[in-house]
Amino acid sequence: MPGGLADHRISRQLRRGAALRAQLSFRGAFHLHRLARGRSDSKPRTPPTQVLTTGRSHLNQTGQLFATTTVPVLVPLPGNRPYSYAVPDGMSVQPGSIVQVPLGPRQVAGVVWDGVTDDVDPRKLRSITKVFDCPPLDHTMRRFIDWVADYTLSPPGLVARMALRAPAAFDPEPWIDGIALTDTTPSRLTEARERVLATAAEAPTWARLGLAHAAGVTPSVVDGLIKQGVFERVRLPPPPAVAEPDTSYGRANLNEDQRAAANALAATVAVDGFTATLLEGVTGSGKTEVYFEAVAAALEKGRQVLILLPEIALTQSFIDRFHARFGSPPAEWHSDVPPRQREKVWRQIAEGRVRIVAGARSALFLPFNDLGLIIVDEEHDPAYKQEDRTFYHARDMAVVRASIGAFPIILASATPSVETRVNAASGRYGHVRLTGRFAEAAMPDLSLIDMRSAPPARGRFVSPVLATAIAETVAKGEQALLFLNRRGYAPLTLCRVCGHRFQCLDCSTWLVDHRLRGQLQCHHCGFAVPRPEACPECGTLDHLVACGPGVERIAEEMLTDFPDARTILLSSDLPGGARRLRRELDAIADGEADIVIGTQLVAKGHHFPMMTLVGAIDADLGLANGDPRAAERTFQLLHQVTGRAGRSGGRASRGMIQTWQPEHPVMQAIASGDAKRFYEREVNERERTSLPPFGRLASIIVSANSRREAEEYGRELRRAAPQDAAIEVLGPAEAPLALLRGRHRFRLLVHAPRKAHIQGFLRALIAAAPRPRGSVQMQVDVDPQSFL
DNA sequence: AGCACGCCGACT
DNA sequence: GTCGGCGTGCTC
Repeated sequence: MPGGLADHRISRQLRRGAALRAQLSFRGAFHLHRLARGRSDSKPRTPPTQVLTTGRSHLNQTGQLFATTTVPVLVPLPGNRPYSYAVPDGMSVQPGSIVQVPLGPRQVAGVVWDGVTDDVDPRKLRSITKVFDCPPLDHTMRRFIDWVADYTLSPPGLVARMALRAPAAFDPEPWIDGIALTDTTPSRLTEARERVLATAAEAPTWARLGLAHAAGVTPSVVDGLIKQGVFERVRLPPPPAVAEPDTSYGRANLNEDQRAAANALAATVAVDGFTATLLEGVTGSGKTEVYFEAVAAALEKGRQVLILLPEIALTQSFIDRFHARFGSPPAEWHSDVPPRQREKVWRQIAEGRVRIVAGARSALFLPFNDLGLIIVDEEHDPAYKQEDRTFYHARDMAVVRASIGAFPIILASATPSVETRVNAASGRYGHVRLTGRFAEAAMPDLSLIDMRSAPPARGRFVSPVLATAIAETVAKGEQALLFLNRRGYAPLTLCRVCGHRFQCLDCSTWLVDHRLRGQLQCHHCGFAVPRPEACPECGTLDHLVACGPGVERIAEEMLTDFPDARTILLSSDLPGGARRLRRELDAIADGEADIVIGTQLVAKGHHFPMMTLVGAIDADLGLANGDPRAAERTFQLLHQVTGRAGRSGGRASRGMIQTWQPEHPVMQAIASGDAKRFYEREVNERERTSLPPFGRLASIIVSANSRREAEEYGRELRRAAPQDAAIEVLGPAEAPLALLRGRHRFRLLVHAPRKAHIQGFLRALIAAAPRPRGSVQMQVDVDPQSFL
């Protein structure tokens, strides 16, 4: 490990960075050459010169005339334009420089932006406090931030803030003390000293303790040699956050199909320039190993690579597979990475030292300086949509980042989104298919259980047909997985005497019974009360009744029916957090459970070799709402969860789906395995109704402290909507979150047919009905993923 | 009087 | 997004 510390490439890069910064020192020179960083041959050209600043003359308070240099700086504020700041004497900045600026009473981090500064009241003008010794955000990153801000109708400063989410990383990491061999030979060669010298010869520099450890001696042996001058003390760059991936480490053993697919993907990497490719292949067809070959190709070109994964999929199993292929794990970026490590990773990505990142959607805003490939795994996954603060879809923005950066992107999925499928079919995206002949042989036999003809007993939720299959599976010593996409014990509690329904005080939704925690919880806002014994309405004791199933209730049913089976319940809200979940998943894979009951987290890529039965309870659950993507989502989820069965060598496996509407196209598609027909239908339907990807949707979320205020502004927005025959504004529609955290809210839906420029319409609408004073707030979601 | 809380506007 | 100023209303 310490051998990598003196990596020549790194020190060269660091030196070059320092030299560039030195050259950029300017004052009074308002034109400068922008210096291409990294691979100038393959990146889009930046204009050779650009106006960075303008000199302005101002009268200061004492009436003196003085010249000052001002630069635009993006600050974390919801304004539409950068603020202007003065560059103090002796300070040099360039577009992209990360700076500290005073903002009101505090100091904040901002980014020097492109263009010229606005005219600003000179009395307001304040000076940049300092320039961080940190690589500036490059031209493509700045264009990307501007693009995202423009598309999502978000203030650019708030988009930039997403790229600056590691404040302590703006200052360089401290260098560490190390030692290096000199020409001096030790006075006396002991056995311990010989070992130290032999070990030390393997690398140019070492950490003192690292060498002692590697040589298997106490630090005092090393100290003795330092004293004699055999080692000299040197300063070493901070150790890398992760080891360099070794592209030749674990070359995959690919079959013919996989090799062809891998070559096709690697070919997109070989060509400089933007391409988007859909990699489609069923579970078990080896998608990951195939796109790893494209990753290897990009790494071999010396570029950085980003692999985006839906949050939950950032599992140990992915990291393990990466490690097996590249000899070391990737740098991870998600909410569970501890702050220190986050800063280190952020910094080293900006410096180009970290070349491979696996991360959740927020990783898209990392400051790569030479990004050459993005993979979006499970590209259909709804977790890519950020639904708070700045609303954005990481899959779509990833395509934009690749396009701006002129490099390839690969979207991988067994069940692609309709959007991506249409893009692939129209030729906008490449389409690489893994036929998965081998995987298909191991696919489970899928069948529907018609709940009308095989209903469960009263108060039960597992059909006798499924129960029998569970019994058979457990008897064979194999595992059964029951999937239900609903946390808790029951979605509704009511009083048998007066009919009172337990509702959230803040939202207009039912409280979900969580028996393991002894609470009734609101799944929208997090509100919770202890489970009451008496009805709050009529006061009657012990007459509350749970309606409908949740995973806890299914677990209870299994414990009653199969008391000898080892039953495990998996749900994201169970105590112990992600670490415990990981442990439980490992235990299941090791065969330490007979029956597993879980929410959708069990649908995500885990290997359960003994899982030969998967049952979906209440498979229709997601179809009921009026969401345009409900069918697609349900199909994807059911496909994924039934894919958990059938990975085992030779064993027959089954997938059984409990449904009240077996004739529904989703159920038919799942049961027949005919995804193609389902998608065709779905595409036609979207086209017919002008829904995405053929038309556009946007939603405007209005909230206020009082219902009256919220409604008034909502109506005002609707009234002020520019006349555009093509675009319709629906609503105000009450969402189930009508009242969230004490605020009344609802949304206007904007529906535009093909090719309509929805952003322009929204901007005009917002301009025509400015937000009133008071508590009224408004947020725009340009790609809402649901109507709810 | 003293302060907790909520609302509201400014922030270059 | 975050902060301070200011008004309201409650408590020691």
